[in-house]
Amino acid sequence: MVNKGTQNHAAEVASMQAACTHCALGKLCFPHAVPAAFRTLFPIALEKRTRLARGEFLFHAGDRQTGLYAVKAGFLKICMPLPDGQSKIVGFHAMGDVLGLDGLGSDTHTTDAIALNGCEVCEIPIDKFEKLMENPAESVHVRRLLAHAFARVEAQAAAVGTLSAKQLVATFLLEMSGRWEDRGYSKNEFVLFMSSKEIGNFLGITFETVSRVLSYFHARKWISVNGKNVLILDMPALQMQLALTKAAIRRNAEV
Amino acid sequence: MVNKGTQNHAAEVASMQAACTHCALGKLCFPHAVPAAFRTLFPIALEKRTRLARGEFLFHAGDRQTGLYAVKAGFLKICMPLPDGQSKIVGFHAMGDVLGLDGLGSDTHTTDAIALNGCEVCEIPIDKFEKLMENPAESVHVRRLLAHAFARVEAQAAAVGTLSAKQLVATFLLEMSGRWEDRGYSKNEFVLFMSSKEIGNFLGITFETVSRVLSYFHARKWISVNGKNVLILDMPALQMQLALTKAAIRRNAEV
DNA sequence: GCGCTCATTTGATCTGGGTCAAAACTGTGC
DNA sequence: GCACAGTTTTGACCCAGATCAAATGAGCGC
Repeated sequence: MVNKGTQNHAAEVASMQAACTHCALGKLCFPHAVPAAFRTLFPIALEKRTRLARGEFLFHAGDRQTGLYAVKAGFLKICMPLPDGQSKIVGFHAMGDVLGLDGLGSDTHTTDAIALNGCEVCEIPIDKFEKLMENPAESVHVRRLLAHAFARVEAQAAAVGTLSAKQLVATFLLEMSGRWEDRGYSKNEFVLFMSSKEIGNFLGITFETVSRVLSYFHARKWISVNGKNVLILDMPALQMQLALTKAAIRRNAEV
Repeated sequence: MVNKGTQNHAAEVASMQAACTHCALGKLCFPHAVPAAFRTLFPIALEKRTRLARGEFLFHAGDRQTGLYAVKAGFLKICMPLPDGQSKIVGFHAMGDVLGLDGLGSDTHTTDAIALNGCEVCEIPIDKFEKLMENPAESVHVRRLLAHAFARVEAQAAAVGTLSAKQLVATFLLEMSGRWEDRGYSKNEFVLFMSSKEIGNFLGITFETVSRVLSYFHARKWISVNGKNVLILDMPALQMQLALTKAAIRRNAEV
């Protein structure tokens, strides 16, 4: 049984490897945690592609997990439902990111994943994924991927509730800049693919405050905003904003 | 080589299983994610015990990861260093919790773990852990553990920066209550093993505000506070506090 | 182009919770 | 017991950012 499965799997990988080699994603697939080796997952993923229109759900919180997803093109937001029926955005994802890890704990998604624009997503069916995980080398990579996601969210949790509005927006811009850079684009000029409301929701501030802070940065010529296009003119100035922690925490930190 | 390793491992497990069977932790070990099966890790862990005094570090952010840890007794806080040299508490841990998962992504801890009182911790050396992970059944459990930790922190991140001070403190009390209940103690009467400063730091508010909110709850007879001893008198009233999300997010949610 | 809807900007005001200060309480060592 | 250091509570005041409102602009169907 294992033999048969493994052989089939090997054949699949072999037959699809080529497709991924030519994929525009190239080495961008899962770039953060696992540069190359993890890409063996990808041929499996290619087997099932999904296209989503703006506003469509890739999965809902509470859905049984049917797979893991890799973003091929477009942008998605991840939303956590709150007790009162509203929801909070806990992350944005773009090309090369892996989605659906939250479901691995309980086989059920704890968040919604919603397309911000037309996007294309590769799915790794969960049974294929689990079979792949029988290979220790692969499972190490997924473990790393999870641990990275964990560390990233932990850092995000530390930032929100610690930083002032200016610092939050500056952090956000720098984070976006870094992501574009990772993907081989300019770190100084990029498009914010989400609305001010969504940024505010994500950062825990109102969209008016987001707008005000952007205007403030603009007035100082640290950035230039034109619609959703952002041009970073003075990266160091933005980084400087992060130097001082909100006093509330500073005072509590003397523990 | 693998055979020898596996045999040794099997022998170790067998010889130490008894010790864990009689351990006071019993089925509390890793209770949330993986009730029983994960406990095979524990015999390994028993091999190395560490005792920490109040204020001692179990590990520092930046340390190379040498193992995973299970809390046997006592309480620890997990702190994330911030750019300005201060640090933010991102979690509290007690008996039965697993620590050090943050290091699995990059082999380096991203947080400090500091004892809040005298505590005892079992260590699973990383090489033993990795050997154990060659067993797919075990690696599934660790994957679940990680995914749970991820989902928990994601939920925490959503709460901070979304809720008002009263809601944050109410959430915190309910969370603590739930934890004690999980461990077989009363959910209505427990000891807060951390200071107000630490609670404030964790929730992103000042310790004065923590104190004021506790007084507010006390005045309404929802809780009774006596030093660090908390008695919950009206659980539903506290839960009611969570019904309405902070307006800032409510307004941004209409996306 | 025009009209519509929705997003963004900017201004004016309000308030939760941060800040500063002082008093009361707690624990610990001697 | 008393002295001392740390923690918690309470009060008075202030400010960053929320709220409310109104104007402007951008995108899109027709």
